[in-house]
Amino acid sequence: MTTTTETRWLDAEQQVAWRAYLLGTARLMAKLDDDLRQFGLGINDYEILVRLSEAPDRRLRMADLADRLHQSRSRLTHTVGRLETADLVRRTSCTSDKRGVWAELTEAGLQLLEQAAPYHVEGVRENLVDLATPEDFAAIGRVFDAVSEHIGQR
Amino acid sequence: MTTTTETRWLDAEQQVAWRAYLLGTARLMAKLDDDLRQFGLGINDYEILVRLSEAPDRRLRMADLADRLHQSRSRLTHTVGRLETADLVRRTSCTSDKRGVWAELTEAGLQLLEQAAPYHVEGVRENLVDLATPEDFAAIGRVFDAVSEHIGQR
DNA sequence: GCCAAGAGGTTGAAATTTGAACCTTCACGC
DNA sequence: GCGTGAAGGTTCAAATTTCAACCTCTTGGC
Repeated sequence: MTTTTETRWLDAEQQVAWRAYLLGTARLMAKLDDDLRQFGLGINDYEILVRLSEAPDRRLRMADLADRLHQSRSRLTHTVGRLETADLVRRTSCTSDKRGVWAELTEAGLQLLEQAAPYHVEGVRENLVDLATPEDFAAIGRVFDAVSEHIGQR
Repeated sequence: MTTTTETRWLDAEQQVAWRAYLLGTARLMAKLDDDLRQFGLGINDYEILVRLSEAPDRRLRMADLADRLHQSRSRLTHTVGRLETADLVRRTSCTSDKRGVWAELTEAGLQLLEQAAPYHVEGVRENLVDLATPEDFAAIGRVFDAVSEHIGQR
């Protein structure tokens, strides 16, 4: 007898649900991304602008932003670099912590966001929220909240 | 009065759920990806191998495979190219349709998959399935099934 | 049969992401 | 004060993904 524990495979239903999640998520993200393209943004750029717009003074430290989006600092540096070139975000060095850098939403960034937001939200509704019962959608919130919690940062 | 329709923003709860989904999915995928790295695979490679392993004769047409994973044909060509270099997959031209190409799981590919699968499934359980009640997990299946259905292929 | 439109795939270059190495600056213990 | 280890960011190169252009072969109409 081996000492390995028997694998707890997913049962048929779980398997189907897991696959549905994978495929559905892939299609959903691709769709939202496509829809945003008309504003010259990807969903990733969009989320960055949203986070900044909600922050005090419309700015956030790079590391903070990276954590909220679960991105590597490196990736964020590159992306913000592009957003800066497009004049949607501005970087300023943090006075209290000389290592730090603030990413701040520009006026142009805010305006573009305000243009794109209604359209994007409509997409989220049409392709996800409105397809679920309120209970089912709440379940998604609960589960992925637990997932985030369980996995923790980085 | 403008003619634009009032935007139906997400309410506070929906907003929270949507964010949880975004962050949770990001963390989950990153985690599963990391865990698979020890086998030299990413979750994307893994899914390809799984699909092939389940297909008759352990092979699938490239276009078919691309659709199931919701990937561009181009991306799949590149990825399969790498898997082929690693001798996990083999490509043969389809006799009935001369345009077509079969991607077929090699013996080595099957063995690697059989090694990785228990570990991967355990990760899916620990970081998702076991964190949800059966009802909540079923809800996820229902919703994303509807999402896939709604968005349709490509 | 012949042709046009389109499906199935690949290619190569450009864009994005990853990963490790590398600065600066902080925080702390001594 | 002085190191030392860690945090915050950036950089460069390698790996991956995207995008458009381009073949080959199939289909369907005439």
